[in-house]
Amino acid sequence: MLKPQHLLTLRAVVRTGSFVIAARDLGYTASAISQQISALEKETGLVLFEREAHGIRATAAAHRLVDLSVPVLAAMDDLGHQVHELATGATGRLRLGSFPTASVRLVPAALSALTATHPRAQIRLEEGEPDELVDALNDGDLDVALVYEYGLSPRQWPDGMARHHLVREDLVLLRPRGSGLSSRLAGLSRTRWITSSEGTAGALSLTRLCAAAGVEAAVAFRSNNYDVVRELVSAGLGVAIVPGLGHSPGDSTGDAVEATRLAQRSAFRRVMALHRSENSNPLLGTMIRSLRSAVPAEDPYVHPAQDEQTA
Amino acid sequence: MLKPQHLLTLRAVVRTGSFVIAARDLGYTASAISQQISALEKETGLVLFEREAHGIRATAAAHRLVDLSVPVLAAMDDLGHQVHELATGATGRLRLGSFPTASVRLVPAALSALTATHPRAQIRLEEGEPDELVDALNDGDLDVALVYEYGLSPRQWPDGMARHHLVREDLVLLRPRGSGLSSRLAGLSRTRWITSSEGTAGALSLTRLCAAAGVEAAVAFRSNNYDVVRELVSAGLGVAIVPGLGHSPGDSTGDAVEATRLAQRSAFRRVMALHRSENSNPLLGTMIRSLRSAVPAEDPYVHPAQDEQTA
DNA sequence: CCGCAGGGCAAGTGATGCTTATGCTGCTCG
DNA sequence: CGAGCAGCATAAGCATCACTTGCCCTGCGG
Repeated sequence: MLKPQHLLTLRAVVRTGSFVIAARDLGYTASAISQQISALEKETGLVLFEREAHGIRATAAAHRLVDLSVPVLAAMDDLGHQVHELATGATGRLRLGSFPTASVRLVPAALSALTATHPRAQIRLEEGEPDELVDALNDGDLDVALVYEYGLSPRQWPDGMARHHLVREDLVLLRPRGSGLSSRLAGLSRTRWITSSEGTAGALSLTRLCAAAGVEAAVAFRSNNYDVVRELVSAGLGVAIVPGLGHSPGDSTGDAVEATRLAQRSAFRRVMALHRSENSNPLLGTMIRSLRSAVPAEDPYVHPAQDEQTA
Repeated sequence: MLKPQHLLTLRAVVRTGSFVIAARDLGYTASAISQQISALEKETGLVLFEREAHGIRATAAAHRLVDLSVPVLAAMDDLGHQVHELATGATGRLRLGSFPTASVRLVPAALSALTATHPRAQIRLEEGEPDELVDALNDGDLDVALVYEYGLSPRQWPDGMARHHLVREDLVLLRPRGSGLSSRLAGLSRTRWITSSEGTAGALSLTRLCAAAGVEAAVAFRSNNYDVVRELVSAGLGVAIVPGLGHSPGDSTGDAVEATRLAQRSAFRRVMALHRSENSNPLLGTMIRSLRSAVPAEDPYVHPAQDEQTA
């Protein structure tokens, strides 16, 4: 197998016309050059230089070989660059899964942060609920997934998954402004509730919260889209409990909705990035950092997580 | 510097999905594969395989790297083939110089022999007299030259030249058939002579031969083209002395010209191939062999040289 | 004629890269 | 459920490689 280094050396020698100069250029000793060229001659079966008393003369075969080497060396060089880009994540692909709220509240800012430093990275976004996303992770269909976990219905994540906590959100009670409804759960026994689909962790949390407060939540409307939920609340159709990212200051419904943080200790939701711990995609770290940087800092109901990581 | 062998190994591992199988395919031990892959991972900074309990799983980066390697490996392979062709002379260039008679009598057959075995070789033919050809050899403008030397005017060839004797030609006296002229030089004192240009070795040889025979050669016509000389003889315009290759049986003038071998010991001409002894063009040997094979075997005045070589 | 520049060659040495041997893990089959 | 085993990692040993140092040879040029 012809060694690329020998081709580089040959090129230098042919260009400079001297072993000594080529050696200086390449940081070798003249003897090393001599031996490399000898090896190359032996390996190719070509006589590359005519040795003369004072110096050498490149053979036609040497010039020919230099020319023939150009594509090889170019390809090698190109490969080197592309590998470096791959290794640093400058190029490369990452498949991100996210649940809807995060897609809206976190992902856009994260992606713009990421593309600022990795403009040629290819990010593919897939939306789904945590269960689906975890399956996709396990199947290797996703590199990283944004998932959540309610304090009141903690989840068990599969083995081999690394977790990166991003946000701890307070759960917030939303009431139509001026409705006169209580801000405490115990006083909301006769109210209509709006929550997410049956069986979701959000709906389950509502049930448990109300049960703990001694009331039963009468669910009138269900939607997994917190924008819809807020609109329903602002239209006076009921009250709701949403996590912090589901109701941020500056929301269009801000004026018509009254928000109150729930005081209960476990009234929170955590958002975390999940990925298989064996996954070594070089963009992983960058993506998680970008997601961290995308967490709103000024939101009273949203608390960026410390740089904790659990495997 | 990324080693091509590692890329080949990577490809084998990715294709087979196993270190063990790849090792068997490549004739290595599984451990060697493991170490090669480790080295490659270290060098590229990429994680190429996820190690699992039973086997490995190729990372996206591994597949990517295999794809990126394709041009490099293809270029290497191509280079290998081209180098082999260069080394065996299958391709490659050779510049041959020749004097006119040899161009006609030797070169065509030699070239057809050579192209039979080296169909893609590029041969360039340059015509000239020995002095010009030797200069061209020295300047590196020719790889090999066909030159001649008369027994009566031996030449001194420059240092550093390798000689390959090809032919020893008898010198032949040509008379018009039925002219009644003597076949011995001593009896040709009043005849008109036809010979080559003044100062050429051929003309000089004639002078010396005649001087030795005690006659003076009256030169009436000069031509360096033996075809022309023979035509002049056959037209009855004089007699001539030509080397064997200048008058072969089957020549169109055969019937009208009477040929007699000169008996003098030094009445011969030698044709030899000359090249700089440092010249390592792989086609050199082939060309000289081809020239040898091109020497007419049945010609009574032409004697193939033994495989002698003098440096 | 001697100094010197350029290259070849030999010996020494550290790095490389293979092998053999052993360890580790988790699957598979009795 | 446990033993065997398949597959890879790692350690140790060893041969080879490849570079350096040091010396030689050659031919030019003062």
